[in-house]
Amino acid sequence: MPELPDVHAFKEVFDNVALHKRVQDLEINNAKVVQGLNGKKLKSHLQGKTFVGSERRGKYLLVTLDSDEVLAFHFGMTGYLYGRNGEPDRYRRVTFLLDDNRYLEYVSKRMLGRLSLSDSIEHFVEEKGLGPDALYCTEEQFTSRISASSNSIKSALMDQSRIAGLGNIYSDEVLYQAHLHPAVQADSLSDKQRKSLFRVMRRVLDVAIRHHANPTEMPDGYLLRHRKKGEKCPKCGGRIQKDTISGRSSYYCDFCQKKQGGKN
DNA sequence: AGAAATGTTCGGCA
DNA sequence: GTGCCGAACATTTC
Repeated sequence: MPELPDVHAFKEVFDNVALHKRVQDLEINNAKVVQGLNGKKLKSHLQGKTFVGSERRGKYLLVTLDSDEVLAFHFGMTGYLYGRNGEPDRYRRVTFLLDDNRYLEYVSKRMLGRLSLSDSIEHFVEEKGLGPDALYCTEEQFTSRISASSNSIKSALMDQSRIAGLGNIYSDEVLYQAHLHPAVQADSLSDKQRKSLFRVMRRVLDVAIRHHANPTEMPDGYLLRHRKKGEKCPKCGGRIQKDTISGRSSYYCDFCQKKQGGKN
């Protein structure tokens, strides 16, 4: 789940439940998700603090405290935020009790997500080596960073130090909508193709955000609704292929996504 | 039972 | 120094 559009949705949960609230108490349900310092220390840093701001950067949600420290949420492959409403989530790892007695749960099923503290957003971004956010970068930033990679376009799109926010699913989606084969070399794209890719990326992210990153609500012409080997391509009726490209499963349509001269 | 899964990090090797 | 690949991480789900 957690790529840029998912994290956008988690930010909305955070803003609704926790922004401008004070942390009354903190329950560490599994200290392994706390990075850099132990659970006790995180607790003492957060107790009594107020969440004064939140912003998304790539796949991270960065929350500013009234102490000016920044709490970074990262969601791994199976994480999300849950404004508790009834039963607690079975896989919650950190639970925030807010001053209005509501609970915000940080959930990470596979334990691959992490919470960490930094002294500023700038330091955090620098430490992680994050590139500009996929939604906020300019066309010039995008094209120059993408064309600087001799790797496949898919791995360039997934490289968080180039552009932050796309993961395996949305990079496949963007390439599908742009009619580009995931294995084409990033530095072999024409100027026209790069510009088109940039526009397609913004449109895909925008549509995903509008549908709360929920695949079942997205248009049928979206690959993520047909992300299965042998499934029918919604655009041409051909079969969806599955290949390993730069270490991850890539789904694409052999017919729509040509290695040479992508249409559009 | 075995494989695959939305992510990041790190060691090793060109 | 750079950049890429595979493995590791931990657990659930198909």
